[in-house]
Amino acid sequence: MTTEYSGSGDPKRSMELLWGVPDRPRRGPKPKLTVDRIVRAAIGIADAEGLAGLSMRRVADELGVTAMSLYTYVPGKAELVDVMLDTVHARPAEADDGHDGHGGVADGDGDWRGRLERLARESYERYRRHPWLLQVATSVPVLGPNLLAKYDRELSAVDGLGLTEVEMDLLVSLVTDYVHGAVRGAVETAQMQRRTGMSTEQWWQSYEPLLAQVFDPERYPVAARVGAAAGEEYQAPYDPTRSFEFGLQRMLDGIEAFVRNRAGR
Amino acid sequence: MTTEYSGSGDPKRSMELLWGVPDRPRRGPKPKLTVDRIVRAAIGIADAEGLAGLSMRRVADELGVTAMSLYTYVPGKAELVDVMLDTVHARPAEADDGHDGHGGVADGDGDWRGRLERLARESYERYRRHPWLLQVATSVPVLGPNLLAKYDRELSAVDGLGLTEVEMDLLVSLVTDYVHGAVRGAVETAQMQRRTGMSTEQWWQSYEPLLAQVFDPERYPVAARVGAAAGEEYQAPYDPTRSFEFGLQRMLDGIEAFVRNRAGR
DNA sequence: GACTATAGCGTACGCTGTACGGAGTTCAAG
DNA sequence: CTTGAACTCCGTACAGCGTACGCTATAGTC
Repeated sequence: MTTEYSGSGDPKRSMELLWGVPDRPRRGPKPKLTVDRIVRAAIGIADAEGLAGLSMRRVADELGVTAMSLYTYVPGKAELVDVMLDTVHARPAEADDGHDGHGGVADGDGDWRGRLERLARESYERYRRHPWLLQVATSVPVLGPNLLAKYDRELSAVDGLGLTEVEMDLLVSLVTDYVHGAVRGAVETAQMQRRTGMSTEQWWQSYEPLLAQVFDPERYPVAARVGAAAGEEYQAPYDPTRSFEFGLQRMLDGIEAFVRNRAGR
Repeated sequence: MTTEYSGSGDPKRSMELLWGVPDRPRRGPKPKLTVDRIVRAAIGIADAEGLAGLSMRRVADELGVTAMSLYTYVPGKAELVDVMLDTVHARPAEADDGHDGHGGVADGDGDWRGRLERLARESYERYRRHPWLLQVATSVPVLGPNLLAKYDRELSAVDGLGLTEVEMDLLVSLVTDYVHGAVRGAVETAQMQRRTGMSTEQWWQSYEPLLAQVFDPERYPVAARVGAAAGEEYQAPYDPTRSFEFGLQRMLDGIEAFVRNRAGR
């Protein structure tokens, strides 16, 4: 039951953590841990149990130390979340041989629409893998290396189309904003299943009698009609990815109209 | 520092709370409070201090009772948040004389595009007024009267265009998803100002030396270019509403292409 | 007037993040 | 080789959280 705010820590210390201090002091006993191990353990816990399950004691347990030991490496929980945030935005590509694990498709390949699509899907997948990302309220931008790299990739996708820099930034914001909003539906249904152990249909069926007692079809005519139609249509389990893909195409259509219009001038 | 999940409580009890039980038992001492007063106090606190500042003890203080007294009216904090969620989605219109405070414009007026625009702006404004809405993770849909009414209004805006019910639902999801995503930027900058007491430019200026030490323009070529351009362009304080309006128009353009295409068949 | 359902609250438990101070370990300087 | 400083790790403690439990006072019913 916890939302975390990004960027609540000391900016200087956060930047050192995010970018890695070059030299570590040599005095004293050898550190048992590293910031990286702590961050990975924390991400694992958050992936499995959500942000609510993430506590300093829990992370420490995982690593075989006490909670207070973590404070040697990390100023506090807020900064830890900042680093977690940047870490999950690293691309698998950067760790190995240059292939990017996307079937050999490089960022620059294809037209701008294909590039934006690929980035949107990539982002969507990341949210699905790390649902706690939705709970991290970015009260301040986290300027880590991976997040900056992501921003750069996104801007590159719409570069060279004759747009101004401000327009490029606006388009990128549009895509990332949409993905963030759309992924909520997908994560919501997934979490409902995990939390309640029921499928979407089962859940609706258990709610139906409660809703029927209070729901007045005359007060919500259109909702009643659409709800009924949805109940018949979605015989197969509701697929939130379908909603995401539909909206993505509509949004790209809108962007396409804009780009064509600007190029024509 | 707290995220709340919606729908974590007992469904039956939550529904009773949301829709109001018709008869209250008459035995025992007269209740000092009502659910409504508790919810309003809680909303006030969350508006002013964020979800992090919202605690049962804090709400109780506000109302001159102890924390445990609240549990006579509300099963727990999760259900309280559910009711808060539904409550802020009530329209001012329903409380008074039938005018809706939007300059006499009724929901049905105008074309579908105008209707969707109006609903999107309305939603945007609500998020700005109640930023904690962004922190409430809807792990389960809250089926309160006001949220259902909102859904009905949104569906009505795209009704009668020759779309299937499923398509209508997809379009509505697209708009609400976008608004949710887009409003994050706006709330983010507003909260940064409130939390740090700095304007956006001041904040960036204080961060610049830190960033300059680690930022390699060759590694992030496009981001460097756009960042520089943004720094020059946005002499006036960065206006997130501009980003929202830009994206809204692009999205509506995309929807328009879809609607025209479907109508043509 | 007796009975009983209810409102309100005092206390307590387990959880959270983390401030503080001390113990043990390792390196650099004398 | 000894000493002192720097460093890691941890035990304890505190304030705050949601809320379970049980008691008391109140108000309506019989």
